[in-house]
Amino acid sequence: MVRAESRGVAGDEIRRHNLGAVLEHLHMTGPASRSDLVAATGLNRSTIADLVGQLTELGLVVEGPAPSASGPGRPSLVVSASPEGAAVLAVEIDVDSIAVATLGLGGHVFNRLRVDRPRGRFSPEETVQDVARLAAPLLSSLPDDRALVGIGVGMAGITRRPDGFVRLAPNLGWHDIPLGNMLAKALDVAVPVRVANEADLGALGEYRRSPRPGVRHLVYVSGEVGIGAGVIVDGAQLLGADGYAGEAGHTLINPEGVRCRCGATGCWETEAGEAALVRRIRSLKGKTGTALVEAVTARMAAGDEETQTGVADIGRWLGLGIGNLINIFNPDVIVLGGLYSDLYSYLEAAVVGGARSSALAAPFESASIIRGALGSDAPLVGAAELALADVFSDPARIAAG
Amino acid sequence: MVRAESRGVAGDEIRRHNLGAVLEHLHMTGPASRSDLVAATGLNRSTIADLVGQLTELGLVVEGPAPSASGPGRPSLVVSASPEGAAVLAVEIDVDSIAVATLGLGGHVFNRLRVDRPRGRFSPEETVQDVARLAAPLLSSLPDDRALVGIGVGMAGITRRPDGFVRLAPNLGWHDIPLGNMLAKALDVAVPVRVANEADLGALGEYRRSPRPGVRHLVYVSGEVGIGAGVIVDGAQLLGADGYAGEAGHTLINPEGVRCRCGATGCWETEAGEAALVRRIRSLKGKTGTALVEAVTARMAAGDEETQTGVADIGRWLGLGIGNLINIFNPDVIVLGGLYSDLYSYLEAAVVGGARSSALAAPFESASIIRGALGSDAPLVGAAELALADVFSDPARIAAG
DNA sequence: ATCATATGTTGGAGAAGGCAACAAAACCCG
DNA sequence: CGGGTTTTGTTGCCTTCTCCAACATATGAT
Repeated sequence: MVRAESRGVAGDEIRRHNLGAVLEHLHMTGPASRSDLVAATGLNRSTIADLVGQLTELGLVVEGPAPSASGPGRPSLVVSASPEGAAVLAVEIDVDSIAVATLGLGGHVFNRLRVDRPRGRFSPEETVQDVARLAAPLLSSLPDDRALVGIGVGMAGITRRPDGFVRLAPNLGWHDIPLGNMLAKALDVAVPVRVANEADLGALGEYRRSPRPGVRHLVYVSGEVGIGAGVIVDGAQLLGADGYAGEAGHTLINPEGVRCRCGATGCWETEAGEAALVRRIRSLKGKTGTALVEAVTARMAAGDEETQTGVADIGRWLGLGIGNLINIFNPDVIVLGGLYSDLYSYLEAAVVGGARSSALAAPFESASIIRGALGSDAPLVGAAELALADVFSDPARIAAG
Repeated sequence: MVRAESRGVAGDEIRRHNLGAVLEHLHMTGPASRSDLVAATGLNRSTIADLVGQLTELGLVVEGPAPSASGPGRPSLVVSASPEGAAVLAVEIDVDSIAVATLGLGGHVFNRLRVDRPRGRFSPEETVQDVARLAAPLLSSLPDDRALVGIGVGMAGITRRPDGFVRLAPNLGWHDIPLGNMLAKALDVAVPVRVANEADLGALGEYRRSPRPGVRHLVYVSGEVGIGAGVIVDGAQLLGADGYAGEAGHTLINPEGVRCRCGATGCWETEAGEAALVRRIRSLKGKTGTALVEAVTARMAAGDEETQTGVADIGRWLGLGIGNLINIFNPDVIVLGGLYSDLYSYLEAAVVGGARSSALAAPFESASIIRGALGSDAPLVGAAELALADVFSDPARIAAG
């Protein structure tokens, strides 16, 4: 309600919108018959026929006969998003790994590659070269060169979306890097390069590519080096005035806590982040990332007591912070990703308990706390969605361009 | 970006939207020439003429000659929202007062009435009767009976918007009250009654009826009995899955803190709310609301030391929590209302200091922390906006109905 | 095989905004 | 004081998009 857009809308925008709505529906919920589309959009049969016709001409969808007839009446043609119609390159630049993937409409994954890197300081130039080397074979093996419509990049840091500028990536030691431009140059492509925060993309991925009917409000909480949060409010990403929204990892939760690398004291991530886990379980000292997860899993399986109490402790703090997010956002679902996804089975009880104790009853009951369905791929999938967004906002322009 | 609406849009919706956009623009930013409207909406001159013509016929706007010519060229007619075209009744049910007002398009206040009530337990029935008694003369003195298009009600509590149902109003001892229906019956009117949370309406009022160009993200923090927050994200209210969003007063900020009436320990409002102030300054014991504000003001003026440190302490906690909200929402502006508005001059330094210490530098710099421009009227103004929203979503239907 | 049912197809109608040409109302300047 | 310039209101026509109704088509049921 209460729109503050005073922008007017003309006739051609409505066509763009409807074209995009049909394509997006197919992309998000999978193949659908024309009748389904009529029901989902509320548009007329003739209009759907026209829209689907145009999308077919653009090569973005394909029509086929219904797989199996179900009831009386003429069977409706089934429309599917065509992965070859629009493909994107998704890139994830992480503290200890780099991943690239090519994906098409409908979520089809053409190819994927992830390489680990030691957790160190890589320069932006090195990193861009690495990405280019990894991505080159994936791009050249795309079914059709014309198909590439955009590049999405996720990274742990503060980014400016419009021009793909990295303001600050503390774990890589980067600041003020024109990453978008650098990547476009290194990859030698003319498509737009979108750069966004990793947790935001994790939220986007989990929201748009996991079938959770009725969910419109989602909070994604990811444990990496720190804690990142991405928020979907009524189906749209929460970005804030400058795209810095979602820095829940640096909210104060314990004034008696330890000093955070951000300079403050008692931030959520100092109590529930990776460092807190290592701090509490002395035998984990020095371990990070995958090695940390493996070590914890092994010690939990062995019934190590210090690990059990440490994990429960982290879980409780994590849950307390999640309760805060539940009070603030009243989401349908809280999705745990990254470290918390890997250790979910050990954390679950403590997290739910912590959330229950800090959240109010009403919003707590509306929110389910779950492990991410995409696992560690969520940010990569989200990066693809980010790049595909242009297609849905104007299918005709992209496919023609 | 990334819309998840798969709804189609037909031709008549675009007219509704444009009609509403023009009217809303006039309502929010005041009278504008036709040329201004062309620039603001991006629509064609002929279209604006047509739209303004229809709005004039509906009685929602009036056209007049330009007040004074400014440059060369034919002067453009000035269009203004007509307060008599659509009026609403705004109601605020507070812990220690009840307010009613009639307002028209453009924000014009026809009449206003506020009566204090002792802070006690009033039954819903009594309260509805009181509201009806207060509102009756205001309604009957409206310029035209047809003009009343809706009723907006704000109250401290958890409400369900669609049907004006009050789930829980702890400070009044209410739960599960069909307030919307009761008011409609008592007032004997056929217009819709919208009920919403007071802090949400404060945010709405401050956002929509204060000229702050460029602001699209606003957080309203109001100190009443507890702390309520209302959030505007990209121009729209943050409601969450069930309308419970914004319960920032019950986020955990100090695990070593005192027990909150919500059952948890260390909630923000236990550290920075009215009760915390009284707890810290013993001489204030028993005082609440206006009396409390007056007492604090008097003691501050007298240079009372306990009061000074107490107020600074509250201000710091308030600021720490505001820093959290800045990290989470990256808003353009944080607006303080209620108690915090009244005591703003004493709180400001501590609040800004606290916020700076808990917020990250980047979002902190984007956010200005200010006192509400509407003072204690913000929720009432917001209630009017809530009731008026129907007009903007379909001007023709309302004015015709 | 025929009927009922649901869907695709086609042509025309209606609504909305854009466009271009013209008329009108101001200012500017000699 | 009058013509030129500039900006805006007005009017009629055009394009685009969706909707509607009638008809054709493809399946299941009897």
